[in-house]
Amino acid sequence: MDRLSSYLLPTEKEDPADAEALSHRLMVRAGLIRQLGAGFWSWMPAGWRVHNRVTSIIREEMEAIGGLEMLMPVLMPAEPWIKTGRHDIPELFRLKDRKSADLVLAMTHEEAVTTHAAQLIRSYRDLPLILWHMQIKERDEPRPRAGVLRTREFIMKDAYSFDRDEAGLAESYEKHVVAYDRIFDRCGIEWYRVESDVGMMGGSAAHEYMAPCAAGENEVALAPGYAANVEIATAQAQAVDLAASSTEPAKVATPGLTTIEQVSASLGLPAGGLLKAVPVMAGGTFTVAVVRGDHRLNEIKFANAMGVDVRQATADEIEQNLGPAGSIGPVGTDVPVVLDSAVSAEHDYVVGANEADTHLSGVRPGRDFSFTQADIRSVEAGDLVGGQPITIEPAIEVGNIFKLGTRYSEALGANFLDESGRQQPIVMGSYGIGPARIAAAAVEQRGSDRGIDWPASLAPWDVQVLALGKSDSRELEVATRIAQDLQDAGAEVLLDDREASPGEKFADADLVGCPIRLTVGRKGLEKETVEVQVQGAEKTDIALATAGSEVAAIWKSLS
RNA sequence: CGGGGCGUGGCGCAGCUUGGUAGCGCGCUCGCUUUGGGAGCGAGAGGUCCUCGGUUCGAAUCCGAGCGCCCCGACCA
Repeated sequence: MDRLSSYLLPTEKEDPADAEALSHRLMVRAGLIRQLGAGFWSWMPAGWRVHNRVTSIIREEMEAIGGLEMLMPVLMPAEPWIKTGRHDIPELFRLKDRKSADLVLAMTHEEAVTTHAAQLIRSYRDLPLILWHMQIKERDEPRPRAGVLRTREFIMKDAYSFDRDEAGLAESYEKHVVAYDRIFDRCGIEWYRVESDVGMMGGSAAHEYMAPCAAGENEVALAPGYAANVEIATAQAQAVDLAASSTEPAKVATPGLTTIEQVSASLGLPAGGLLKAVPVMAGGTFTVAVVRGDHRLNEIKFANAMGVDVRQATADEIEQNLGPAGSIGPVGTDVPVVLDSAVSAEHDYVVGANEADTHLSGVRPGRDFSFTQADIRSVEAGDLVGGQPITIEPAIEVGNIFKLGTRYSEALGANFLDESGRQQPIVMGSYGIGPARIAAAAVEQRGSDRGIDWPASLAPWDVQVLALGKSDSRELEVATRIAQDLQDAGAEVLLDDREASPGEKFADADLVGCPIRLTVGRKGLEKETVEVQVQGAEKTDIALATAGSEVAAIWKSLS
């Protein structure tokens, strides 16, 4: 049992001055976390209890799928990072020791675990294997934000699977799907498993676990039976009324009109009747990506579809290859054009003429310019998947699972001998979870201005017992006895035994947000009752004599 | 990296325009009263006004440089 009179729970009446996100404000106000610098956060005692509850759930489920817990260092030699080509990632903290040896602070542990695998795994008989640990990660983030949502140092559960082939990897991957589904369910947060980008470095499949909430940094596209990160989501575009057919393009004067909105308003056309030409450098080649005027280019989908790295072209590169920005287009140029799949080759569009203050109308893809077609746009809310409109929601990434393949095992020489004595690279997967983000997501999803409303499985304590009245009063004596009964029944209990006014105790209890609150006050004691408030339910009075066992029963029914 | 904002007791803020004794609320300490929704009265403690440099008789205030923090965007293996 924890007694508030001798605990450190630094609650605040007011929001921290610079906090915006709900979870940031509430976790500070409830005395759970404190900041040490940009992206550096300490967990105060009550907050650490929450973190520990999350990690306990993760540990149980990782053990349930046969994962072996270990611990690898944060500070490590740079060499394996050089070998895997990740030593130059801007987010990686690099440093030297007193002998000038190159070291790094690990931002994840593929390099470390694969180095061990290379030493220790010899035979197919050693496989499959799942190794994991709960360890600090260091990342030099360009912009830490929103309390513990994006920090430069954080604890991550990262697991790595080792298999002899793709079929084995598929099994290990599926085990993690099962474990992760259970972890996020048990943590009591709302979540989606979404398809996600595998990145330029390969890998055959990846999913992210996303917790929807206002402070989310990612966007997920959702429809019945469909969930994907907007980075890779694909859907059927909404129809648009298109211009009547023409025989050839015609110049249209558009003085001073450079945006899609201006041009479409001026011509009385829907934005979808225009084509937007986005100049990019694709694998070093100047290329024009063309999407409908009401759509946006998705650089990740473009890169995945074309199999090259992509970035926006600079003003100089545009000027050099096409003409003035603001009215660029695909007609009459020999620059390669990638046309989005939502653009019809059967209809006419308005495009920039590569000439100042001029557009072309009646332009038909194929007839008037040649192109490669691919799905390169970001989906929009209302687009269809399986005939159902999608919605787009912000979400926090709380976990991810990734089929790595042999990228790391090949780079670091992690091989095994198969039955025929042939050396093969180990097929790997990696699987991460951010416990701090789970806690923050729970606060985002269930918090209010008044305080946090923890899921029963994550609350810092199961029951908070408020002893109103003075410290030598019968209230405290009774409250202490009930708190002891509850603890004996297995509950984790916080007893507010401070010399403080009732209002202050209620306000702090609201902030901390335990699933059960028990109030022992004079009003109740006169009737030989105490007041119980279960999260989301009305207050009720229960008999003093049986309070301990009754509340214990309620507590058990919650978990 | 681009844009915007902010740095004054533990927390939230005013003061800066127009230079002249550093203030308010909360919190904290002590005493008395009070105890079912952040109590009342009284007495106190606590500040290199982010740092450095400049202007000035005199700088929280004006000027310059730097540092730190927040928000938006870009980025995020």
